[in-house]
Amino acid sequence: MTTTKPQPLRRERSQSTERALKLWVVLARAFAAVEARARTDAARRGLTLAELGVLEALQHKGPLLLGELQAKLLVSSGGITYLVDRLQGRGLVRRRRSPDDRRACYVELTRAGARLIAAEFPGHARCIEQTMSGLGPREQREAIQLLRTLGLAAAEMEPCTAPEP
Amino acid sequence: MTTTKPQPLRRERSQSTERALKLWVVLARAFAAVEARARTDAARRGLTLAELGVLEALQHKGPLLLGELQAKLLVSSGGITYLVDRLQGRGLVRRRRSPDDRRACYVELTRAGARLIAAEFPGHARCIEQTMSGLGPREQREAIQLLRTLGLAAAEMEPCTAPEP
DNA sequence: GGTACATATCTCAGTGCTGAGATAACACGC
DNA sequence: GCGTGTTATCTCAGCACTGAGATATGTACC
Repeated sequence: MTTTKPQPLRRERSQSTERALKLWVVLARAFAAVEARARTDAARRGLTLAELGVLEALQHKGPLLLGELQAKLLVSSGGITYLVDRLQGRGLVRRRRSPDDRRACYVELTRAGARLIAAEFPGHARCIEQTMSGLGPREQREAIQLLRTLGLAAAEMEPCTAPEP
Repeated sequence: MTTTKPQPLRRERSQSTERALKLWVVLARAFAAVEARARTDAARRGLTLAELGVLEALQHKGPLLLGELQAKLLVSSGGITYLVDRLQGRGLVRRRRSPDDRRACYVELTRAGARLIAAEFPGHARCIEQTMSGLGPREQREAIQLLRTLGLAAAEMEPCTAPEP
């Protein structure tokens, strides 16, 4: 049995609020630390993280609609246009109008893009692996499960209740 | 020199690499989902997340050096100057030159700033609490522990080893 | 005291992105 | 066909920063 002391009455924030705020802080810090290392590694390969994400998605899935890429990378509609424009400008991807829907547009790797991502992604993946090595395999699996649950729940919530009109 | 090693040549990525990449993806997605809700809530209160962070830090800790704020909020030196400039422009904080070190500069809440953060933070904290409610108390404690370990380990690592010439 | 380096903040050009709106194309019922 | 609404992409002004360098001040060692 755990010795539960009588709760102090003058708590400014409830225990559960403190816990949630703490989780938010460590989530943000962990993300920032991992992201910084990943970004540095991507930059050494001449890419931003988002660009690397586009190329990896196309390598892994084949041609994708702009909208599919957008959902996968969590950027805005303007953002995905901008990203693909830049990669296209460097000759790494090309657009191809969909034959079924003339609004839609597939993006696919050029030969140069395929060569680049094949050459660079394995090294980047090793960087990520090293970055995550602070947790053991079992802990990593636990973290994946917890973060997936948290992320899905948060993504499906309504925005926080607005102050009543 | 191209001798085929007795390695399973067709294994594209090791299990541990896959696990690390998966963790990176769910970390990024969880962060994005939580951050989006927090940002929306902060915006409804007329603040960015970084601004809210500055005010909360000053409320919690009292006057802080610009450099201390910078470390706490994980922004660049230019970023903290920009942030404090904007809050100062709105009359929510003020600068006060340190008496001991004429390079250094304390930032403190004005009365208006103190009033604003006291009025807005509790509601924001409730938003965070709701956002995290996809995990139960026990899961939240586990997540905090795992993310703290991961974040500290990643923050202390050297950048990923550059390709040797 | 002087020289060298370290530290705290500021400046500013540049960047990657957002988000609101525009445009064009599709889909459905009439 | 015609309206009404939805969807996919693009445009663009604007924003919240970054990061390299500048400036000013502090510290250490001769």
